[in-house]
Amino acid sequence: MQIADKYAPQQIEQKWYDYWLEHKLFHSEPDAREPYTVVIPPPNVTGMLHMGHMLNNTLQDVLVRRARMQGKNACWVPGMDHASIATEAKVVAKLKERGIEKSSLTREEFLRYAWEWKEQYGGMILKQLRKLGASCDWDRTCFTMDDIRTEGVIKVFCDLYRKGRIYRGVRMVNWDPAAKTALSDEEVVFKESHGKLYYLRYRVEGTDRYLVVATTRPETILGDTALCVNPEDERYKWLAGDARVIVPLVNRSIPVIRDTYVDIAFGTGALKVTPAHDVNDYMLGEKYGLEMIDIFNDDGTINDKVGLYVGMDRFELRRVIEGDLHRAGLLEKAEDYTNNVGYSERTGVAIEPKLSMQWFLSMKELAEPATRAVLEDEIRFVPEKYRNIYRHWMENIKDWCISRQLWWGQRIPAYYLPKGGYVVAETADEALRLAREKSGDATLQAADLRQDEDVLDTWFSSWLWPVSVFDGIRNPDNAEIRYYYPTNDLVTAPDIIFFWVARMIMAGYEYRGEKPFGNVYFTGIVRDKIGRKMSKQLGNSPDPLDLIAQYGADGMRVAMLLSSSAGNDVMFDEALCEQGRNFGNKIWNAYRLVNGWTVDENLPQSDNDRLAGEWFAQTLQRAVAALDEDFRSYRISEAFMLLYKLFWDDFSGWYLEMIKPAYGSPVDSRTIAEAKRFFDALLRLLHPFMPFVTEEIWQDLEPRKAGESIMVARQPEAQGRVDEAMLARFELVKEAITAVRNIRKQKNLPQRDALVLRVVTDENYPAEYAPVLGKMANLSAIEPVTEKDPTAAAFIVKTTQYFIPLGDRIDRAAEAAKLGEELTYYEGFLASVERKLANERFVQSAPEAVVAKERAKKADAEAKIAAIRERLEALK
RNA sequence: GGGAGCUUAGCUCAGUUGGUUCAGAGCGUCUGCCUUACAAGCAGAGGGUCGGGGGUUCGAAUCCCUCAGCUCCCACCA
Repeated sequence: MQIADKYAPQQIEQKWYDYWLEHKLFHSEPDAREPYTVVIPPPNVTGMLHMGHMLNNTLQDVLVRRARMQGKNACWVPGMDHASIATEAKVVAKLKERGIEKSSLTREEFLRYAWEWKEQYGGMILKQLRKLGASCDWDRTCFTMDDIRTEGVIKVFCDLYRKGRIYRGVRMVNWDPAAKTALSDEEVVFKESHGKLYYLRYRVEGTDRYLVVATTRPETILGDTALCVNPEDERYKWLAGDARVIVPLVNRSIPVIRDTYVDIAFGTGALKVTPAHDVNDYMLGEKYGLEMIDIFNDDGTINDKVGLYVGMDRFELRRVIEGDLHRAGLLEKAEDYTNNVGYSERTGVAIEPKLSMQWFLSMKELAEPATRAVLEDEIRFVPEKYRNIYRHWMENIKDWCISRQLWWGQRIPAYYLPKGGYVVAETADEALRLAREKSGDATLQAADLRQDEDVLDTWFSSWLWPVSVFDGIRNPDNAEIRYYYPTNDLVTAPDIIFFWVARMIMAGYEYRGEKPFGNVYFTGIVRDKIGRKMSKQLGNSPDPLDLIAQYGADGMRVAMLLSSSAGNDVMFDEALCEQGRNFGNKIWNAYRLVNGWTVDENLPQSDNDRLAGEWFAQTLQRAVAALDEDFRSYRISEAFMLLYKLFWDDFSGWYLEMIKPAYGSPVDSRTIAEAKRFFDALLRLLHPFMPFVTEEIWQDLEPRKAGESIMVARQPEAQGRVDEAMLARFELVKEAITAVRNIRKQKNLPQRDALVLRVVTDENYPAEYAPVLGKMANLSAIEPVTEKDPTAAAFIVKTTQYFIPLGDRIDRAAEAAKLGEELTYYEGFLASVERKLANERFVQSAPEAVVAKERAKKADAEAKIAAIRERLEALK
């Protein structure tokens, strides 16, 4: 194979993805190796790929590919979430387009359409993930509503019911009038909204006096069943103990109750009580045995309980009733008011607190081991700040409303008996058996039982994900769950910490007696470059597939990796993709360079090339060690940056430039072999981040057998001690080279003209690297001297003085001025060091090593000052 | 109303247990270069009194207090 001249990611990426699939390199089966498991946060089956997925899945793929290359049996399980509300809404909308109303369909008919739709359009997102290079084991693709997962969910429901954790009851729940279902507390988002505070007049029965009540929701007067004032409120002392008032417009007589719950300072100090439509009012209602009048239909319109405004929408009614109240002289005033209103996370409509019969899961006991796991670092959160958030939620956990009034989802396995009561069973047969037992009626038939109409919250299936993807609920002892569980890392966004992460931890302990994952890496949110959230409305959300088409998947991945430390939001800028693509191009061209050299087998290795190799070998070692450390602490962004600089600066900028033969000249076999070894190591290090370009080049680097892949090559490992002294010594050469280049630039000396360099050699002159210095600075000669040359351009590295004779082209005054500045700086520095060393308290209390360091600094500064002085002297 | 976190170069961010050769990186900016691997590049350079103030310490970007600004989480104030 011959590599192309131009780096064109579009031309290589699909090829290698197909190759990996063809050779089943993503597939995992339990074996003797150590497992490394990741379960994907299952995207909604209706979802389309967005930038958040890019970030999330890039990070997962980096972790998975690296683990695989460390010899672990890496298994990344993909899947989809059935996303009950979102999907049902989508299917309903699609049917509507075809002129079909959901209400005209039976449950079975609707579900048939829904599955049809799911098969046809669902899971686009997983196909799109392949473009990113995600190394998921696609053979294991799961769906939260497939047979295995559904059976598991039902089994868990029954189990929790039997344990007494699941109960059914009438409670105040968050009602979504658009989706016409109850929601859990987590699915409600509070937003500040601007409305009005209405002051309503309630006439006190048998008098002409009025009580004025402030409310934001005048339409709920239809459901008022009491008025409440604080017993301490002086303003209402005149009211008789059994006073009653007349609800405006409705003309219902309701009692005035007294409770300290009412805040005297708010509004008028009088509160209208609508027990069926407000959480607090509900509590008052229960306490005082008030009537509860539910005034709304499921869709938020007014029902016929009161006989007024029947069929009108709640917001429409608010407008209408304001006018009616005004006309009736019952609206004292209305003022602008800002308060928090809960909205449905899914449909975006205002939540209606509503009393209804629902199923709940009691959480207290489940939360206990799960809380401990995180606090005791059995499960590690990255970044750590989420531990607090998690703890706070867990310690104040409320029961989970798990029933939804939808069809798309797992139907609640409760069966109602004809004469009341119900049984919970995994199957209809079992339900019948239990029902007969319970009722004592052996003639009961399956058809006599009516299964609960509701389905379970989607999260009631996703919370089992790390267990259920390995069939660990149905078959808790199977070989796969025993091998792959617990999983290792979970990469997810922090906004589902309660929805999902916390609940998975609870389910993990409940059903495996063990944590579901060891580490949770929380990503940030992908924003645009000026910090706005990406949204369809703003149109600031690029299509990831377009970006991949333009910059390549590798470029896209790099964009996600740059400047995205854990928990920090990513300020996405297309320029980052460009930077990623450019880096791919850099790697590509570096390879073309090395690959283009002709080799002379008889040529011995030069000192220069040997030294270059020794230096880079150490540089590489140091990088590998640092990389390991970065991964240990999940600093993935920094890990990548480290490699970026290693490849671009150290390898391409220094090493390749050092060993690069003169144009047309061959390279010796030893050097080329070394260079290719380095290249190979670099590719392996980079592969988890940029899988495609690394595979393309790696395949070309050496002859490969069919099925061979860098994907399963070993990740370079840190070994032995890094020769820091040598690396430090080499820095002196680099500084000298840079200094020469600087002088060239200042004096306008072209790079191609060789220069003579004179050195007053001392212990800081890296004589052993003279060949490197000569080549990189393009020197015709390096001459050791003892005389300072006042007419030469000069520079000092540490304490070593270097000269470049230029005739008399230097500006002595300017040189002297610059040196004078330097001198002042070092003298000041020396003074501060000396002051410190003269301070007895410092010498006594600082650690020995710190004091020694200060002494070394003093010596260095003194030497440097001496060198500068000498140079200044010479200039005169 | 509670709680958590943040504020370091023009931008995005690193700075581990306090030790001035730690004030850093990438990008951007400026100045030279089309030097046959790469202009998607090369070589150089400039840029911050680490949000303000106070304190502890021999020593503070790092610890404490305080003020200001921003972000997030939680919460039933009509």
